[in-house]
Amino acid sequence: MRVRFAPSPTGYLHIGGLRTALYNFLLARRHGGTFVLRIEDTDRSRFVEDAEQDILEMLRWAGITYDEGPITGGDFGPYRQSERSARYAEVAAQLVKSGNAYVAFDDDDALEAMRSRHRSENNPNPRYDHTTRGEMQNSLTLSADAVDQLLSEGVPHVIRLNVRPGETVVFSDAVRGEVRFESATIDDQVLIKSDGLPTYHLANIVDDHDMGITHVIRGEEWLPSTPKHVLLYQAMGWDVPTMAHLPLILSPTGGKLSKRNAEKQGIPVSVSQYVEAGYEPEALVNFLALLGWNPGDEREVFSLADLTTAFSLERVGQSGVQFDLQKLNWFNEQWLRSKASSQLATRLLPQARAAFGCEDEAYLEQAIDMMKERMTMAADVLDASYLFKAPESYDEKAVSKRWKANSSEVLSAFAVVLSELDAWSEQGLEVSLKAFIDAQGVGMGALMFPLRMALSGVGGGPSLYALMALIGREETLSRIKRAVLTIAT
RNA sequence: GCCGCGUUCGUCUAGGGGUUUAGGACGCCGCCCUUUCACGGCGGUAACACGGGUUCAAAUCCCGUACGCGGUACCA
Repeated sequence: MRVRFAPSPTGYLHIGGLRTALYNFLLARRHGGTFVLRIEDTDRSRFVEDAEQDILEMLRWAGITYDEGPITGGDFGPYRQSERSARYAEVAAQLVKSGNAYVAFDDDDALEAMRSRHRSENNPNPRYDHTTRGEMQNSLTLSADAVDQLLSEGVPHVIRLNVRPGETVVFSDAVRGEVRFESATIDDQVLIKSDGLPTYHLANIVDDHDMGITHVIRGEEWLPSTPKHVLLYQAMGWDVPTMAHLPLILSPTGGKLSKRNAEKQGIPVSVSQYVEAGYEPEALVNFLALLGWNPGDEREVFSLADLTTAFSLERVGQSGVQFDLQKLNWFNEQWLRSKASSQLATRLLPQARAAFGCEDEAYLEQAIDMMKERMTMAADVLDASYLFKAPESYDEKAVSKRWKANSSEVLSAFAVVLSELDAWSEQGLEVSLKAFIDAQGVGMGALMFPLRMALSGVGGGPSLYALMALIGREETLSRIKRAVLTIAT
C-alpha cells in the first residue's frame, strides 16, 4: 500500500488538509504501507512563499511523519511537481497522439465569447465540451497544417482532454460505493495550461501512477472531477487506484468552512492558528480523527498510536461534518490532564517569566498541579494571576455578597495563627485552620470566603491550603493585611 | 440550470430488516461530593427530513420530493 498527501502551497495548512493527511497517515501505518508527501505547486499565480514550510512544520507538530517527500527524498522523487514538468509534457503528448487530448488555441476572449453565446438561464455556465469545441480554435477543428503553423509561430495554447459523449464512467469509492457519471456531462478539462505547466488533474494522475500510489484518499470536493481522472487513467492504460472521498468539514452552522466564513464564527482554519492558540497536538489530532470517522465502539480518547491500530476506511462516514469548537476544547482538557505538570511547566515557563517574572519552574509546576483540572488551555494557568502575585482588585459582586461585618476581624485573628504556625504545609494549614474555626466558633465559610478573597481576589479557584502552601507565609500574611485594609474601608 | 454526494438528539455519532422504551460523547439543566470554582459521580433534556412502496415486520431496502453540501476555472 502506498498513499499520499498532496497539498498545494497556495496557503497555510488548512484544518481539513490536516485531517486528510492524518487519514492517509493512519491507513499507511495501519497496513504497513508507505506514506508519501507530494507538493503540488503547479499554480504559479497562487503560490505562497512560506506555505510549504508551514505544511511541513504543522505535520511535524501533529506527529504525522511521512516516508517520502521533499527534503526527505525517496525512490520516486522529485516530490515537488514544479520539478517534474518534463514528465507531464511527455504524457500530454502521448494523449494528444492517441487522440485522447487535443491542442486548443482559444484565448480568454474567445472563451468568454463562447460562454456569452451560450449563456442562458438554463445554462449559466457553458462548458468547453463536445457540444462547443466544434466552434473553437483547436486541433479538432483546424487542419493539421494550420495547427502546425500556429504552433511554430508560438501562439499560446493549451492541451485539453478529449471527452467523448455516450460513455458511462464508473468507479468504486471506498467511502461511497459505486459512483457513475455520464461522459456527456464532463467538460474537456485543460490538462496543460498555456504557461506549459499541468493542471492538477493531469499532474495528479501522472504522479499517482508514477509514484505507485494504491489508495487516493482526499476530500469530497474532488469527487466531481474523479471521472476525468478515471478517463485519464484509462487513456494511458493505467490502473485506477482505490478512491476514497472524505466527508467535508463544515462550519458550525453547516456552511462551507472557508476562511472568511469560519473566522467570522470564531473558527480558525489554519493549523498554525491552533498551535498559536495553544492547543495540544494530541487534542487536535484526536478531534480531527473523530470528525468523519469512528471506531465503532464507545471509545473517544485516542492517541496517534491508538488511532493507527483502530483506523479503517470502512468506518469513515459519508456526510459532511460540522466543526464544534466546544468538543475540541473538551479533548484539549482531556489531554492536558493526562500530561505531567512538569512537562507543562517547562513549556509555560517563558510565558510565566514574561507575565510575572516567574523564574522558578518547580513553583510553576506546583501551580499547574493545582490548576490542571480547571484548565481548558495550558496557558489558562497564567490567567490565574493570583498564583504569581497579589490581587490588585477584589471581585466587587462577590465581596458585597459575602464579605461580612466580622470578616476583617476573623481574618486578622487567623493571620496571627498563621504567623505562628510551625508546619507551613498543605496538611498543616488545613489542621490549623480547622482548629481555628472550632476555637472561634465560626463557620467554615466565615473564614474561607474572606481568606479566598484576600488571597486571590476572586470567588472561585483551587484549594486554599494548596494556595497558601504555594505562595508561602510571608506572601499570605501580606495579602491578608492588604485585603483587610482595602476591603474594610 | 446541470452533474454528483449526502440527510439519526443543537453538534460528533452507534445502530444497516425483528435484539430499540433508538445507545454513547460534547453542550445544556438538576442532584450529590465540596470552603469556592472546577474535577468526579448520578440523573435529565433532545433525533430516525417528508411522502410513497417492498415486507408478517422498515431508522435500517427501493422510488420520489424537500433540504443541505460539493462541483460546474488555463485554482487546487
